Amino acid sequence: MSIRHGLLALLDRGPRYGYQLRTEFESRTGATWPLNVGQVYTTLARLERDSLVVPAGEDDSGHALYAITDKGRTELREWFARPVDRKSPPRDELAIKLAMAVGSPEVDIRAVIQAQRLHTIRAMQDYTRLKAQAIETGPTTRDEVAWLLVLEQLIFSAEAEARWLDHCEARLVRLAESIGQADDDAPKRQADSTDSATHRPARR
Amino acid sequence: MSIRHGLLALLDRGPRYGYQLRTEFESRTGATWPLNVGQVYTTLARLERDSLVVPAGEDDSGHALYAITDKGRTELREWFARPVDRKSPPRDELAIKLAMAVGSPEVDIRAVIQAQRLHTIRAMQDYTRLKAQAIETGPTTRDEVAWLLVLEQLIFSAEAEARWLDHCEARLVRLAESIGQADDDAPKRQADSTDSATHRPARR
DNA sequence: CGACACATGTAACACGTTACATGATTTG
DNA sequence: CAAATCATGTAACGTGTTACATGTGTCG
Repeated sequence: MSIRHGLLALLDRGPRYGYQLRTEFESRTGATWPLNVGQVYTTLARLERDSLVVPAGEDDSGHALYAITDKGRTELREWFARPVDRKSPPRDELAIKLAMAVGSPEVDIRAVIQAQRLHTIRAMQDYTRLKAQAIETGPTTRDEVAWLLVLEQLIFSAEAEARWLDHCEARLVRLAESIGQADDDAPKRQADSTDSATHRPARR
Repeated sequence: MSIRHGLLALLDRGPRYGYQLRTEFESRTGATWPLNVGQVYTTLARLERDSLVVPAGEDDSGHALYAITDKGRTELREWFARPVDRKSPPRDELAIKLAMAVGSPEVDIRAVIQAQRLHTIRAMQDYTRLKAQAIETGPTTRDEVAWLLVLEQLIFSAEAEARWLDHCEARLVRLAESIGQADDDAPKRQADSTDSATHRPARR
């Protein structure tokens, strides 16, 4: 629902045409999240289907304009007012990967962590470099400020991820002996159950 | 691609049937990401379509088993080896929302930040409470360790988000006067261009 | 002239997700 | 017996994403 609302927000500033929306979207978020042009048109079609936007004639240059509707403005206001749900967050692939790795003794989990950490830190450095550039010029336009914030979000996230990975490694080392050798093959995996019994299918 | 690979990882430990997979998936990730049962079956169908799993007869109790194939194992190994891409991260809804809010003067961006922060912090507290419980019992099984790691990932992320929100607020306050009054309506938004000219559609 | 940016779309697919149908088995 | 859990699926929809088709205008 990001593109949808993003486009809606752009249209709230006045009628726009497809190609223009892509351009503005990208200049708001920096080139961080390139937006395929085709997607603008499909998204616009869906927004129109839901009566959040309507075709609004043409530009001086013949561009097909779209305008936000009242319903669209309402939806947009609600979107801004409604916090992004972090209580049922989207499944994070990395978290799932590590959770699965923990449960699979044959996987070298430290290698997984190490590879990810290298990647994450490199990404963080790239973002930091971009941020330095962005600050150097001094963010003056709204677009530049917006991009700076996005960049910083990426940096904060990457940093948190790196720290989490360190934490995982430390925790796994600490717990290595308390697990480790037990429960190595499939059939007997459901033998011991303490509180997670409710999560497990009965064996009959 | 999280569920797909998650199920594959579970199947790597031996043949499983659908319902069982959901149960095991959930006990690995804690109840953090409830998995609709139907989704297991659709995902299994797609995995079978791609020859990553095959039907493997029945259980003693008549459950329809699936087994991972060599191709599936290869795919799984590659998945573990390949870091999750953080250089072209999935569009983060919150980042987009703030980027759009910055560009829309009529939006009360501080209210948006404040609402989000409350939500995020509350989520963080919930997770922290769960973590305390998890640690209290002492994580012994692999499942419990996995869940603990997932929980901590959520906590780390939420914390980073909260800090980023604070940072945004501070930055916006600092930049308030240097922007603020300029560039308030749509038509003239494209007048001043420094480096972001390349991002903007030409006006003709 | 040829390459490239501008500009508008359509078709097709992937994954995630929910709702529904259906029945067996267990348990209070 | 009724409700809940176990168990297997199907149908349908939503968003995100890519590939393709097509044409205009511009610039070196």
